[in-house]
Amino acid sequence: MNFTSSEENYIKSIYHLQRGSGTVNTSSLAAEMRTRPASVTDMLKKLKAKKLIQYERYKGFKLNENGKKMALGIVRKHRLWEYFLVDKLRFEWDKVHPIAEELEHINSDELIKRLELFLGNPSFDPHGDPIPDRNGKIPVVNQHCLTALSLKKQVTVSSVSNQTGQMLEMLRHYHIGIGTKIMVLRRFEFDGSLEIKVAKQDPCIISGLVAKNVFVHNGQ
Amino acid sequence: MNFTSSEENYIKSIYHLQRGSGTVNTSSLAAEMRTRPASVTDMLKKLKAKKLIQYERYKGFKLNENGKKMALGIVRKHRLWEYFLVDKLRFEWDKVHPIAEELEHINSDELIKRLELFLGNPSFDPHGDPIPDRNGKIPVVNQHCLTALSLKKQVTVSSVSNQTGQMLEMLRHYHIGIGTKIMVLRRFEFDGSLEIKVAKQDPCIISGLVAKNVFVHNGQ
DNA sequence: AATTATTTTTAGATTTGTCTAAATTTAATC
DNA sequence: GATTAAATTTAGACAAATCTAAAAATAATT
Repeated sequence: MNFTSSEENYIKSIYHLQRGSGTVNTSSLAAEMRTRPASVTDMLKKLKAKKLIQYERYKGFKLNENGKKMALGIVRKHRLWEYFLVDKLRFEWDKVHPIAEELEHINSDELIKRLELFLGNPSFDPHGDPIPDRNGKIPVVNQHCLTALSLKKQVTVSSVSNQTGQMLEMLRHYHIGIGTKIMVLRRFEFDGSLEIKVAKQDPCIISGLVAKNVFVHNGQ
Repeated sequence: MNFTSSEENYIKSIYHLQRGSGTVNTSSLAAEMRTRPASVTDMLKKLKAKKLIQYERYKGFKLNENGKKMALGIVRKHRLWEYFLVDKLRFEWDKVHPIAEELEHINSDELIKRLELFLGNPSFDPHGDPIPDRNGKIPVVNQHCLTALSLKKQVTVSSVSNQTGQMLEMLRHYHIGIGTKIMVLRRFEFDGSLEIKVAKQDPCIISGLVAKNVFVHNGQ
């Protein structure tokens, strides 16, 4: 079957929202999509008719197997394109999201197959997010959030969520990227901010919100 | 200003049609776009309102300076993507057109700037068509059609028009590509077909229609 | 439990791009 | 030059994706 970019965007957003809560409600999807609840309801009917979601009115909704498969396909394309933009075209990591948002809707299996090969079958995108394989399988990683990390332990940044340009730009400013070695020196309980050491630089302080979006693993 | 993919496709088609005849009429554009004359008329009004074409009802139409500039931008994107698909992703030249048709609508100047640099600033796409530069300037080439060529003169294939997969696939089958050295041995006047020698292969015969779409230059 | 507040859905409208069928204009032919 | 043929445009309709405003269902609060 054939899907519109709009349908694909809805499916992708439902996918990301249900990772947290299992099931999704109309208003949070409307917020995520920057649209109105009424528009969401309209689309939910279409997605149900196309057998992509489980949905009963007033009861919330979630992707079914079809929908999940489709979502993983879109996420896969998005992350492969992001990798291309950073690794081949030398974009900064905080600039690629909106472009990949367009590229992910290009419809050609052969294209993605060849792109993946050309990129050398990467497992993670430039923000450290795992790239699903052809079958929708996602590499698992053992990583922790910066907020829940013991002090003075050297770790390596493995991924950064919340891909709204500004935060990534700020991290770039601090010279924090995927693979950067950091260490939490102190935790300010009153607002959740952290004093951290980044590689060999002088210590700096990042806000609790930023800390919440940075993930790390041990070693290397 | 911002344009839809549909508007861009119309502009591109008008551009290609008016290369021949200077001005374009409704029915030929409808045929090119595989749509109805009435739909074309609807769109012409929009394109006129957006100041992209010169148009008076019943009198034909053509791109104005704005429209030409826009068309060249789209053609530029299309050909750069085709080059990418063939040169980097190793697609066959007869498979890239429909994919580039989608990619050409991705909207990011920075993307195209970086793509061009990444590709090494190519001047011609995989079918030998010239790639307009940032300013819409097109490299000129001195080339002739196979139909108007003296016999037994070695020439080099420089471009192939009519980019509908089938003909390109056929040429690939004959091992004819851009840069291939060929020689016209005999011309069959009754149907315009040609006996040609391709590189070091045995002579073969191509139809008049194919000959009409193959262009060559001397030397090398 | 009744009332209020919130969430969700429906009803009806709008925009974009398309269509068919009919009307109009231009071109061709007798 | 009148008539026929062809091309083009208008009128009115439809599907997709959105919107606002009102109605309906669910949740929260006295």
